[in-house]
Amino acid sequence: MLEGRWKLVILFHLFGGKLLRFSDLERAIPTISQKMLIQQLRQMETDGIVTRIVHHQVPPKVEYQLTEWGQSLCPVLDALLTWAEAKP
Amino acid sequence: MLEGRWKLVILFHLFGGKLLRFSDLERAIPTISQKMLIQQLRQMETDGIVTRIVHHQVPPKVEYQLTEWGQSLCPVLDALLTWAEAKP
DNA sequence: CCACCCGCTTACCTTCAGGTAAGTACCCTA
DNA sequence: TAGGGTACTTACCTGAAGGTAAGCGGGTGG
Repeated sequence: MLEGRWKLVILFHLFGGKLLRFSDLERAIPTISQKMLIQQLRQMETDGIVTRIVHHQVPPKVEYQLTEWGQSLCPVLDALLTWAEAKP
Repeated sequence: MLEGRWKLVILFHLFGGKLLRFSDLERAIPTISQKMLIQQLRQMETDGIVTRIVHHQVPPKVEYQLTEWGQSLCPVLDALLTWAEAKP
């Protein structure tokens, strides 16, 4: 569920309860393609990690946010980072 | 460092300070190919996660073991599992 | 003298994640 | 009427991850 080049990168941008638009994420991760960005976001949505909030406007506005469960990943990944930094 | 189909599977078999031979791992993970098994073990060795212990005998005997740092991954991955099981 | 054991190594092939580029729908503004 | 902003969607292509199968080295049991 967390595999692939992009999932963790996206997650890190959403941690802290941030509410980001599609274009915000595009700008925050300039090296990702639009295709990969939605693909990963959609997968994480069906996995219950993020929430999609659609505002019916023109031009369109869609925001993404971590679910509570998604947020609870934060300390775990933090522990992983700590582990990685402890490399002898 | 932990990506790919096999790294985590191998790790879980080595947790608990277990000392396993190449053939032990092969039997423990019947769906892995020999090629992938050494490839991943070697990578984890250069990453400092596992230790290779070669006994100069015939037939050859090589054992694998987690380094201390590798062992310290155990509680972290445990936390990940706990998170995954908490899926609503 | 042959076959076998174990831990690889090599060559070759298939599959799929991910990249690129272009297009769509919708309304708004100039 | 033309162009732009936003969030996608689609078609096509490439490289790398991983699978399969066969071979090697060298001592040992039959």
